[in-house]
Amino acid sequence: MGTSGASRYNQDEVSDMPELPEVETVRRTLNELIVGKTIQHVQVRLPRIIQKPDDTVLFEELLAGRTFQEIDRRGKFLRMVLDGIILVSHLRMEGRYGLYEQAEPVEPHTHVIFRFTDGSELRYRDVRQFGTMHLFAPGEEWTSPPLNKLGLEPLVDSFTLEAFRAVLGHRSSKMKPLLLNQAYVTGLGNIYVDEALYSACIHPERTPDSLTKQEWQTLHQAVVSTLSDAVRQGGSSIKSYVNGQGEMGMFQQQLQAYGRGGEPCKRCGEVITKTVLAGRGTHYCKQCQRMKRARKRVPVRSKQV
DNA sequence: AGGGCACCTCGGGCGC
DNA sequence: TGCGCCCGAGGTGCCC
Repeated sequence: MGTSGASRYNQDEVSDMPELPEVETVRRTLNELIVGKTIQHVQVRLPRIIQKPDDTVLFEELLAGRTFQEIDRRGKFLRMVLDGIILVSHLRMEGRYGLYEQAEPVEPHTHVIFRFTDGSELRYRDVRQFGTMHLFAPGEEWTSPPLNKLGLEPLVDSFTLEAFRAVLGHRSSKMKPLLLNQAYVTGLGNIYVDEALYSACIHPERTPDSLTKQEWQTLHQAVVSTLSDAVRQGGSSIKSYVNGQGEMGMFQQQLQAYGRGGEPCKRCGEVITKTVLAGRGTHYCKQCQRMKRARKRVPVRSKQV
């Protein structure tokens, strides 16, 4: 990977493969870049990005004249607080924000432009067009989709081992799809689920009833430490992730499992397995992350491997 | 309930 | 060697 993949990027451009750490990095950057700026005019160039209100002209009108006060985050969603209105934004796969001068040429895949009264512009670009924006009256955002469906926020004090087990422990799915489900724990995506399971030495196809108390504790800690380490490093950079200061996210250099299929496990040297699980590329070490059946009672004969 | 697909585009890899 | 096609990448919503 290294620098070879980062073909071309704006110095003030934010995001790539956004999971919680990347969104958190974007949040911090936007807090520095746009808080205090007043919107003069909004231009929606791709209506499908705007999920609420239905009328994109109304979206533009509702934001004109407002000032960004604070950028917050819930899971992978940015919650942008303006005076009298809330903008909820999800970057999905490749959404990114960048601050530009009005005179700068509009780059391809620019779908929403927020022009400020000081002549600068916040531009939303999204090659895949998967990202979403919702507008809410203050307070309404918490009781409406998409924020009202989100589960535990993993990097806050209330994300305890007990809360983690309470929300997942009784379920029958495999651990990977459970951890990807934003209704239970929010913020983990494909990269950090693989990393957390690797860190905790838990096979992605294990089910909750097979985890020991010790494994729950290890996994809980792995989720927290994997995400917080990545936040500390400014997120991962699979392609060209750049934060507002123009620095590459550095966490990708620390990925132990994701994207390492066929390469040796850094713990034991076994070749990292790459499979598809729940429709997602899944990376694990079959030596460190053994499949175990549910704890019932182990038949005497099954000494097995 | 859980799996599979649609959404969307680009780039890489492979075949001719 | 070059061009063109196909598929994989993944967060989420929806359908079966």
